[in-house]
Amino acid sequence: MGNVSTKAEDIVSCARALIIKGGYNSFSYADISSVVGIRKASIHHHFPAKADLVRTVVKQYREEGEAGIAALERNVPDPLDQLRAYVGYWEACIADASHPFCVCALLASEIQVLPEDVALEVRGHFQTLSEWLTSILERGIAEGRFASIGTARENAEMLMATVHGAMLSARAYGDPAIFGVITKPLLKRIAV
Amino acid sequence: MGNVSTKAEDIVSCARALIIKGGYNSFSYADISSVVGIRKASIHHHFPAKADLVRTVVKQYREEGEAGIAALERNVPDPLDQLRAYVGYWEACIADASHPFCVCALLASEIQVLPEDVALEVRGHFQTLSEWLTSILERGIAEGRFASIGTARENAEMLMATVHGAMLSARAYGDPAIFGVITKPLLKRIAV
DNA sequence: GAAAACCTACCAACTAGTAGGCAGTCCGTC
DNA sequence: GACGGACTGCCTACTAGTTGGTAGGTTTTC
Repeated sequence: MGNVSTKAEDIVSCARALIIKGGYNSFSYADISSVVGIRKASIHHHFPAKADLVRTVVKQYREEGEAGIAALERNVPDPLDQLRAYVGYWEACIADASHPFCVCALLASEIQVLPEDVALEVRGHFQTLSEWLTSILERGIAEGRFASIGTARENAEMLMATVHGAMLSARAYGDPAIFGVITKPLLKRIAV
Repeated sequence: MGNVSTKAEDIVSCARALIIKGGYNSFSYADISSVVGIRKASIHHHFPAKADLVRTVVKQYREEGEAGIAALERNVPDPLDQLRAYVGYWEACIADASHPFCVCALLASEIQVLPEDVALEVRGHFQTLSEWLTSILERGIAEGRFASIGTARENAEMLMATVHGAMLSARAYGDPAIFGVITKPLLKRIAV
């Protein structure tokens, strides 16, 4: 069939969910074992060390993210609509609690205690995302659709930081709605 | 003397540093033991369970924060200067790496795997901080010093989220300067 | 002399990780 | 078409080290 997930895929997606819940040090192979229905040692067969597993999770997460960006670039011509799509994606994820935090944002907070190769992937995600947002803002400014206070790069970093901070606030308050409260005015300020 | 720190104080400040480094699950009593120069069991004498220790860390952190807020309310009359002092405080902490992340912001990201009483303290910090920022913005708007796009509360939540996100970006990039890059334009937008 | 602070010596449970075996599958050779 | 090796996925059983936490004794301090 091809749509039946393999154990390795199950392990990765379970690990992703556990990372989103509480970060690198909050879960163990035993946790995955009981959820996926596989022995601990079998997880080691697929991912010899925990760092291997988490690196795989982050790599896959980045690939999916970049595929999402590419799709937006293809299907959504307007830069403001692209930003709305990006923010709206997270708003939906937080609202339905399916995936209520960015894997890399969570791992970034723990970056000082992460295996080095995982940390590099996390940093890479921040760079990729910031570059994409910068390119949107540059285009929006060039087209006269966005306010041009400050450089595109500065605004992109601010936008990304605010979205991450809004995720954090939603989590701290235990209230998904706060994400929208923070991000809606944000987009309004960017558009002319 | 009174200025010689007690072991209990040492334990709390060591735990605080370790939490800032990587969160609740990234450190153990053994880590504190080796840094402070006390046996593991003696830490349990002062703080029977890890949750007690971390709750103490967060409570103390909040008290210090509220003392800082009170001092600003006393000594800094201008609302924009108060915001500058708040943001500037964190900029300095991040630049000299002495204290490069908000304890409660870090714990908030792990809130789903935190003991409940610790989680409540963390949430309390977000509320306190948000209320203070809201009051500053209300005053600034009333005095005609701040732009009044959106409510004070919305802007306060956005400001807090952006500061937290900026901490995260500084950490992810491994570059303290990014905090200033993000927060400087932020304050400029708030002032008329 | 009592209380607080600190110690040694434990514990059970859990951590990531390893060794080695077994069933099924793919694939080339006879 | 049968056979055998190589490989894959998963297993049981184990390891050494770490986790948070406890029991009970000794030292220090007021």
